[in-house]
Amino acid sequence: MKQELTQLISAALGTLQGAGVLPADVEPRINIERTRDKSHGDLASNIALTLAKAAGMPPRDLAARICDALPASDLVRQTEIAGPGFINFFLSEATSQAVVQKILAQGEQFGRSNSGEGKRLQVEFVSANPTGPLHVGHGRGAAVGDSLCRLLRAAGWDVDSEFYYNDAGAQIDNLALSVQARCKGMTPEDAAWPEDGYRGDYIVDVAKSYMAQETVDAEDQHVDGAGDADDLEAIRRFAVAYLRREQDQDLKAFGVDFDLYFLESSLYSSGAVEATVERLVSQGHTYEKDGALWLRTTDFGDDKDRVMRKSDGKYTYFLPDVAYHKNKWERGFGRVINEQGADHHSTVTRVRAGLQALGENIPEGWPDYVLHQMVTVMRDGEEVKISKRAGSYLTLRDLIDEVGRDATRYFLVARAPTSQLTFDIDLALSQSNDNPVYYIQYAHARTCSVFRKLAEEGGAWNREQALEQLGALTEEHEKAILKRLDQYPEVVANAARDLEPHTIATYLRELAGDFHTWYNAHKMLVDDAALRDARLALSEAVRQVLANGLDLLGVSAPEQM
RNA sequence: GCGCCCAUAGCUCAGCUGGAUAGAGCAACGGCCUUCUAAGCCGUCGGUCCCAGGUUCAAAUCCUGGUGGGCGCGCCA
Repeated sequence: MKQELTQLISAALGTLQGAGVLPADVEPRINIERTRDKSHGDLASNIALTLAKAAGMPPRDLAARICDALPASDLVRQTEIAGPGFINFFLSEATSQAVVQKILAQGEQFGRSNSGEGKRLQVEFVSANPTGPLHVGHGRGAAVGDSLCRLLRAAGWDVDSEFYYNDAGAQIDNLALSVQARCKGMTPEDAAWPEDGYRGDYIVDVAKSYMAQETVDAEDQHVDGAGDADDLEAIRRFAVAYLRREQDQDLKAFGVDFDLYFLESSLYSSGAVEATVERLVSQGHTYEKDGALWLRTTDFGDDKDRVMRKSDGKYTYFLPDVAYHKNKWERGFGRVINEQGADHHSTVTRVRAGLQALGENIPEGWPDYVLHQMVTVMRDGEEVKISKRAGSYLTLRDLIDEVGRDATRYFLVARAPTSQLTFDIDLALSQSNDNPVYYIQYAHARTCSVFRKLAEEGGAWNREQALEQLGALTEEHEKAILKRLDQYPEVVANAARDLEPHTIATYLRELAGDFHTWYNAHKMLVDDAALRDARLALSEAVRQVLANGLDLLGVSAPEQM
């Protein structure tokens, strides 16, 4: 629609340039936007405002000249010059109503596009250490990351989702020591308790399971508990598998899965870490100091250099990170999006710097990042501290059990990632029926219930026939819905372009509101067959778009509530 | 001290590449179920868009400088 109007305006401007009203050398950027107020028509352009200076005439006068020069079109019913010089376009009824036909014809495909052109793209998200259960912050990452995947697929990208498992390194050593301490009956109060050990109760569960020689079946790991408190290596393998299994179960309950779980340990066993070190050394960006091996990341915009290999010979997390992203690049992902908590934002510069230091022509801004701000959890009016090493712990699983999967996902994805989020458990619980997700789902269920009612009454509805009757949709509420529906593909495209899934949530809230208003004001199953058919067609179109949008958020669209 | 993010109604937050009287939910108050699900609808109340400059025909939106908050600045991840 915008395209067609752009062409009309472009033609008009051409005419005016030919007539000498506009200088021939201006290259106008035609901007068309949807109006907020229906008295301003359906679409509006500010073109006269932007060109007034070049034309040397007042904006409203120029707007009039443009309107006069617009080619005739049956898309537009009326144009108006308003305010300081906007040109408002009122679309013809048939043009507005055509969206219903389009939605019913395209079904689940409505709103999808091919701007990604089938190119490969990877989204990495959650990537929690297997050192404890997933908490609310991981939940936000999971909700946003999974929605990004769905959104980018809808925009025509060939998306792979990936979870990076840090199953190597110091944190895992710490985990193994903590579990071992529990196996030996120690508590965090004991003097011999490992420094910075994980104190959470779940460590006790792991230890008990290990000592009882239970078997853990995780994604691709099958580990038997050895029951030997002195075998640290066996404890390590068992604990990692155990916690991985827990996380997998939580994510499954959350409706999130991954195409690939990438193990950090595999970078060591495959030799990728060593190869990366050698490459960096040979590129001349490294030096030794204080017994450690450093990478001169300051050459690539970092504010200080980084240690790659510690004086004890072990690598920091930084090096596997570089090796991992090198691996991603080699797998052919021209575009990679890392969804992470903002507390890790310092890795952005570092990883990119490391990749530049490889000298392998990886683009400077690669990979992309979406950083979500912190989630604060409130319970009984007080902040719940989330720390794996402390005792109190609110897991993602707790949240799913308490407020439900759909509500949790919606709540965590409905806000801009850049915005800090307060998750008030009492509110989520006590007012769960006021959660916006139910408002949207209820609208979907209502569209379905109308058709159920129709069937109960022995009525029938023929789609093709109904589409002939769209001219009957003349109520203001119906026009508002038509306009909203028409907006959907653009909302999806913009959300994918800007990596902002929350805008889908906002849109769905508005569409659901339009529908509820209409539903309350007018009966659909009226005696007038033409009107009834038309309203049912509109209702079905709303249902389809709600379902499509909810799917992008990973939230279910129930037919009944 | 340096870097990243944020500041909009009492609370939680939207506000698309700058656009025409700044929006929603919750909270408060008043209405609407013999009619397709009242998890709904309609109405009222409620805002110096943190402050000060600047750019522009036009700034909540862009720029600069402040103020306030979150996060980060490890041979942790």
